[in-house]
Amino acid sequence: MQLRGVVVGVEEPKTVSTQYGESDLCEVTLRPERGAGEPTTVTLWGKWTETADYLEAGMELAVYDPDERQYRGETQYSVGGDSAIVVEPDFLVDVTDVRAWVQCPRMYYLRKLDGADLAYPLVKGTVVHEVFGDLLRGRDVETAIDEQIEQAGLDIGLLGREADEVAGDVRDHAKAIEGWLNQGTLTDSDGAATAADGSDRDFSPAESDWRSEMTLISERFGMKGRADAVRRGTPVELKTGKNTKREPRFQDKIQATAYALMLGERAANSLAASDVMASDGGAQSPLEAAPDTGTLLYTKNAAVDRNEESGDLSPAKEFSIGSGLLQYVIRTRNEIAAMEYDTGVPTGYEANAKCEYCFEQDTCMAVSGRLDQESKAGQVGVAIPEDEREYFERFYDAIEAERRAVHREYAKLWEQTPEERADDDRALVDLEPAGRAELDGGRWELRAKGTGAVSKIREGNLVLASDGDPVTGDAELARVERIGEARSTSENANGEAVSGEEIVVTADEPLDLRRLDVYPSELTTDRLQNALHDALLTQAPERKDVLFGRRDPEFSAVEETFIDNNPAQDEAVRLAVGAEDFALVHGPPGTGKTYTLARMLRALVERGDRILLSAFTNRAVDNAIEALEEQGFTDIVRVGTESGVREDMQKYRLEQSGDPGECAGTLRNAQVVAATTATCGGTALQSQSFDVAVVDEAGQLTEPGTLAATTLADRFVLVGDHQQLPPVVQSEDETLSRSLFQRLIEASPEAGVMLDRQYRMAQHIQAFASREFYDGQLRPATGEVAAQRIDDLPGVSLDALPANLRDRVAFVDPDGSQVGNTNPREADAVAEVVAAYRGAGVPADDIGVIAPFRAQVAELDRRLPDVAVDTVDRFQGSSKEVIVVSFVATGSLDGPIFEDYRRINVALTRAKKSLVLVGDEAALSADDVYRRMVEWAR
DNA sequence: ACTCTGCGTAGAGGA
Repeated sequence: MQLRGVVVGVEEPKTVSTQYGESDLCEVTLRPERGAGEPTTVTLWGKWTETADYLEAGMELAVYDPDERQYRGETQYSVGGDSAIVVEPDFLVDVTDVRAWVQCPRMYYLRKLDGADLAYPLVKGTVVHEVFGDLLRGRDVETAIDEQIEQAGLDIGLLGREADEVAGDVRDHAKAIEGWLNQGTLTDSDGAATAADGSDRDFSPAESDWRSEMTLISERFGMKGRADAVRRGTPVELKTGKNTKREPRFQDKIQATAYALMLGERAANSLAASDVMASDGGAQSPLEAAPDTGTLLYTKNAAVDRNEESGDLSPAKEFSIGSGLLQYVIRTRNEIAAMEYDTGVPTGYEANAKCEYCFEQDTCMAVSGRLDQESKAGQVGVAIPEDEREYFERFYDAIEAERRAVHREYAKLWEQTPEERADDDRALVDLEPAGRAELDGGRWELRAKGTGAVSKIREGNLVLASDGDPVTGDAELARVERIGEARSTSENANGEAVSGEEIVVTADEPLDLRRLDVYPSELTTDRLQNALHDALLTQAPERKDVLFGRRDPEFSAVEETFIDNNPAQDEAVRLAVGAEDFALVHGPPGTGKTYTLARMLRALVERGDRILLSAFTNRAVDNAIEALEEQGFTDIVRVGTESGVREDMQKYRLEQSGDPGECAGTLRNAQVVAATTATCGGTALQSQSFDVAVVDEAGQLTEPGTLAATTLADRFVLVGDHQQLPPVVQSEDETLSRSLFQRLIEASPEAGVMLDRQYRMAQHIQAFASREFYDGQLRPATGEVAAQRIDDLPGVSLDALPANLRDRVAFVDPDGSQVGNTNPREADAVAEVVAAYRGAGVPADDIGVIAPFRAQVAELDRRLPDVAVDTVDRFQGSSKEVIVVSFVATGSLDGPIFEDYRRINVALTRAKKSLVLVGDEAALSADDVYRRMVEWAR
């Protein structure tokens, strides 16, 4: 039984006498979510009354298993015993955040601001955890240690440590783990075979039901996290610190209890799903189904000197998990969710933390000093200016709003009804398992046959792979290796030929692949908070002056000529080279922006500068490297994941595993380091500093995203075009959707230069964009560029084209009709246009098809398997000789996708020689800009 | 109402 609704009122808690003695109660009024109308009263008893301290009208509340009672014809609910309430259940709290909060609420806040530090205990702890996982998988301890240290090579090297030294440290911990595991095996009653033959053989995980690194996501409690290990349904947490007390640390117990709570939910769900339990009639609540013990394994205990330490030195400490502890975890989780509801800032007074013993005391005081926040530890230092504080708060709130949007994505994981699935493009469901294979290194390749449904899941994405139910079933994080047409030779596990869409993923554990879900990650939001913190709280005031308009950016004169035949490009390089603070290069489509960037980078390198080259996407970073390569410069280190970096750029990629000294040395000695802005916010690059940061496609970046790169350098150059697509963000307001590039170019036009000659489009094709978006300033670089025509291509004959497609720009109205986000008839017409160009001798490779919606892209893709078909957004950055645009909309132009005119600019400026617009004239004419576009094209 | 890329996923410890 569960209730869910919005809080409309919270009464003052009071104490009443009951048959059991004095008791606290608090009444909460809820407006039920689904229509039911009449508000419901819920009475909270005992400790649940604490909720009244932070519960507010407007918050969403879920009530599980309340006691029901009829009173004067009205149903009343009360919460106590095994019932529970969850505040803002859509907000998913991390288990480690619950852990931090019970230490001190301020620690929870500080973790969000400044999370990318590199520290030896953390790196060592990570290695020990990985070794623990390997031991559970039955691997040899020495092999595991060597391999995991190699994996952490870069981090270890950046910390200035040697592999041998770390191996020594890790070995002590590993032995403790091994000893404990073996002891467990020998004493287990069901490990009789081991005990009976009396042999002292090593731990074998197959003999007991262990599971390592279990990802848990709880819909019911609004929590997520990953347990180190689960042994017979009970949580086991590994801690590489020391604890000589008899009891585990409180926050460690809380962490393990949070996993226990989510394991209880899973157990209750699977019991409810099984027929056995249903016939018994008595379903168990998650609190009842939760394991009643947890284990903390303090591995450092085994390594301490027994002569110097007193106390309990056994590494493993068991504790019992009762309903009180489980409910405490829920209440703590609720406090966090409630604070996030109105993006408050914790002061530390909420808890009984003793600041003088806190490791974060200095950071805590510094942050509260810089931001003039109230905190229990007090303030130190001088506050940043008020306008910076306002900026900080505005962006902090905007980033947290993005985080909530990520959380809403999780809700899709538990949508199970067919109707919900039907319009859910975040999942691929009803897959048919088609085999599995173990790969080197213990990972698995899983295959399935897809239904061909449209989804946002793409190759290279991180997804949740499951047996059909990502929340309660068997689920593993996986990487999508392939989604596409099966090769005719492929077979499934039974040797049967597989036809249709073939799906291949890799994961740590095998499972029957029946469903893939997008795995929402908060990583970007974490990195943005980090960048915001570093830029505002740790940068020197002088560096921030130009960002906050307290000073104009300065330039020193540069006389040198860098580019002979293009004054604007040459000016851009001189501006960048002479910039004391920053320079802005505005590069409309086809203006040689990337070429200029590469030339600029070389000029800076020649002056001895160390450079960070960055952009939002891997594609943009690799394109920039390609331009450098074309100019003969290859002294580059590319930092990024293997799956993110383009195949031909892998040779520049920094190997993060290997000898620590070598890994760190390669990065430290690199003159040019290239990485996405997200990677710039990570630990590896946080350890580096640069003279200049050069950021490409800066119009696509949020302000904090840009700052992630620029804060690492003394000066910066932003290259981009704010008339093309802005950053993709969930929130509607301008805070994040406006780029720093745009703000600065408007505030300091003198610091920018616009590249005005384009080398891509024929005169007629560029005319509309030039007029609408670039004040008529954009023009063809040469007469040849202006006059190019489709029959310039070898073997192409203009006469072979239908009359209406012979002009450089054409408009076709196929009289189709929009169905959802597709227009099948329009797709047919697009296919006919493409066929006409093919028939006239244009190679398929020279043709691109663009549509605003992904659904229409799929529709077109089916008809045009040989041609590049994609969304406007994904086509940005590339071009084709012939571009056909499908507008889809009929009747009217309603929809957010059509509101941003910059999307038209991108779509129309991809074409070099021929551009064909296919759409409904009536719909397009309803809007002034689109109407002018049709008039121009016709 | 749409568009969608990132990131070793989250958590790793100090006393």
